[in-house]
Amino acid sequence: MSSRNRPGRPPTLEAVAQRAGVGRGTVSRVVNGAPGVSAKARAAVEAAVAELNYVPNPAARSLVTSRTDSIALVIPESESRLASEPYFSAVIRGVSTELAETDMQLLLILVRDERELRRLTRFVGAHRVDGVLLVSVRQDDPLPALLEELRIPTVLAGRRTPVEPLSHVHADNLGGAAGAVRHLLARGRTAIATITGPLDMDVGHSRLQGWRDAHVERLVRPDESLVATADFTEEGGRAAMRDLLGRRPDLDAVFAASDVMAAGALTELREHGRRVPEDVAVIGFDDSIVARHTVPPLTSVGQPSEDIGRTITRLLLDEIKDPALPRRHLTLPTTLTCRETT
Amino acid sequence: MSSRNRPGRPPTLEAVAQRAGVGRGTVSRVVNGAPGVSAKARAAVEAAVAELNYVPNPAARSLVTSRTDSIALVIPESESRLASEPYFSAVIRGVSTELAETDMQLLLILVRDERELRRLTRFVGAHRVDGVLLVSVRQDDPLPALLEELRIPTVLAGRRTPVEPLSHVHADNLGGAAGAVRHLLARGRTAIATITGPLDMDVGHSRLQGWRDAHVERLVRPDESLVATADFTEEGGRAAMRDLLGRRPDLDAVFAASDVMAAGALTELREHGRRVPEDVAVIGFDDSIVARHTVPPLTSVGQPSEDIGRTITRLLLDEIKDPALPRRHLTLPTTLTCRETT
DNA sequence: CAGCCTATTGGGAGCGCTCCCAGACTGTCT
DNA sequence: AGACAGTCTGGGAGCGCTCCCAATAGGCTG
Repeated sequence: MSSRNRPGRPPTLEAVAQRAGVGRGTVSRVVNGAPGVSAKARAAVEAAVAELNYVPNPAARSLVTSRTDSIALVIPESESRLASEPYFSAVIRGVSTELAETDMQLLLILVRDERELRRLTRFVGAHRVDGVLLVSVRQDDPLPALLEELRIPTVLAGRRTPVEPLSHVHADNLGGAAGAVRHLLARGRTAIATITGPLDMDVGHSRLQGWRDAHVERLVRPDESLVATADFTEEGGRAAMRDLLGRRPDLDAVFAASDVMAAGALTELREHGRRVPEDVAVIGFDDSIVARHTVPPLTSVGQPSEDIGRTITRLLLDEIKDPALPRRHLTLPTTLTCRETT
Repeated sequence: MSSRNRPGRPPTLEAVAQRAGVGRGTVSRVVNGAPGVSAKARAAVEAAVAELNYVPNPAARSLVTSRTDSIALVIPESESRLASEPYFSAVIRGVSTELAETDMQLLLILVRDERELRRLTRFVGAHRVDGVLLVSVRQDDPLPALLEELRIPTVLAGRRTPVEPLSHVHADNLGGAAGAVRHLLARGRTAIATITGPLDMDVGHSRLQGWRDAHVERLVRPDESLVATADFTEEGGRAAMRDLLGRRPDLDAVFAASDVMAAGALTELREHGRRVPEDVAVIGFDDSIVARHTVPPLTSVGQPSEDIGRTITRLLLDEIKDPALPRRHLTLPTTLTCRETT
């Protein structure tokens, strides 16, 4: 009578125990794969679970374990980017793939303004996730510090500065950029301009540094009049190109820190009557779908975005399992894909 | 002594009650904005909440209310698409925007294979979400039926067939396609081919139907030799174009059911020496970033993807609030953006 | 001033689970 | 045979919250 099959409500641990003729403890042990259960008891429980179609109530479990079995992927981005950046989609795919191996769930949180930031703070403060993945952080982003303070495991995709203390995974932006510029240099280009991303982001900064390094290797002093800063948008890339063309009409190559900006640059070059690649060679960064569709198709530095997603997830799961783990920093290689703009 | 400030653990309702000198019930009422609390008590509680930095434990709440305050966005897609389709990103943005108004959270679930489907089933069976948003369903998708059986509020973005019983929101695919074809007809094109999406998806089917309807309006019998089916990928679009060109070398226009396929078609046309738009006019669908970057820039039918995301969210929240609500079906308008391929 | 109603309040019960400990039951060793 | 170590087992306690009801405090009426 006490634990009758309650109509309309899912079966509980208790019900399974009763059905299997064992105690709650035993059922719990079986369900959680804990050791110390006889084969007979295990079989009985498994049968009862199957018959009743029992699924543990996560809220009840969470209440006592204070785990949530979910992590958050936080994307702090101004409106525009998630739309255009295949990078985020790829990272999401990677995270999801890795998570599919576990029984953790993924919460997606877009933080676009002050209000959404407060919402996130509350959310994390309420311990609704076991860990946080932070994608695309800026130098002055308040989030990492906040998360550290809340002592919640956090892994970044990308880093704030070259000396990022938090665990993070990032593409070899510096090496990738340097490789692109070397490639241009090797093809005899001499006035190689660069369109950078925002310099308050490490990606922006590092890719510019790669451009510099490749020059320095050749004992050429990088000429800052060949540098224009933009914001990873197409329009920004276009404006930067216009700017560069005005300043340095003699330029014969451009390395853009993203495909989208490169696409903008391409448009501008065309309007100025410069032929690509004859007059000006162009290289982008990301090797995204955009690169394949420009005319001519864009040579681009690819980063292993999906792999970044997978890797940050793995690091985070490790840190959740053992918060005392030392922070880890991984750099993933980039690859240059030559198409027709060089 | 009984409820001392427990070091390292977040404050509980009980602690707040003690601090404010009221009972648990009162604190609960204040925190949940329930009526029937005196101004004085409310103020005392609010002060205590602020002092202790109290945040309710969602697991405990969920255990008793059996609500989770979160919804799932399920994207059943084969590997390739999430990468290339800005559509999904836009929908996600819309959902997120709408959710930001509430204190609901968004779970993102990618279902790419049988295993992930089982995982989702378990997950929904465990009542880990209050509702499900289902994007891009195929006719034979087992998910909608499953969700209906589990009696969990569900809203679809897109529909399975024109007589979809579940609540859903979709773009006016038929009207948009018909509009595109009319536009082509109006410009004097006479042999208008179409590259369709998979015909087991309503989007594929409806856009083809629009192509047919526009012909029928003009009392022209749609000629099926002008129809080629592809799979929304670039390569597929390209192959379909090749096919069409072989079958109907006289074609003078192509309506493709997605920008990505149109991009593939464009490449193929170029390789066959057809000039666009002089020899062959081309229209795509989605009006995505790809459309702006093809050469020449692609005329395309835009769908309000972000708005779709917002709308499905609103419908779902309503249905969660009142599951007895009748199912609703909304069609959102498309817009034709003319660029240089027509 | 008694009597009755309403607005507010406190706190018991219970949501479904894990944790843990005491007890039962084996088998082995002396 | 008795003691002991190990293996399994059941179930009490408690996680932090909401729900609800009985109790209290005012306020109003006659």
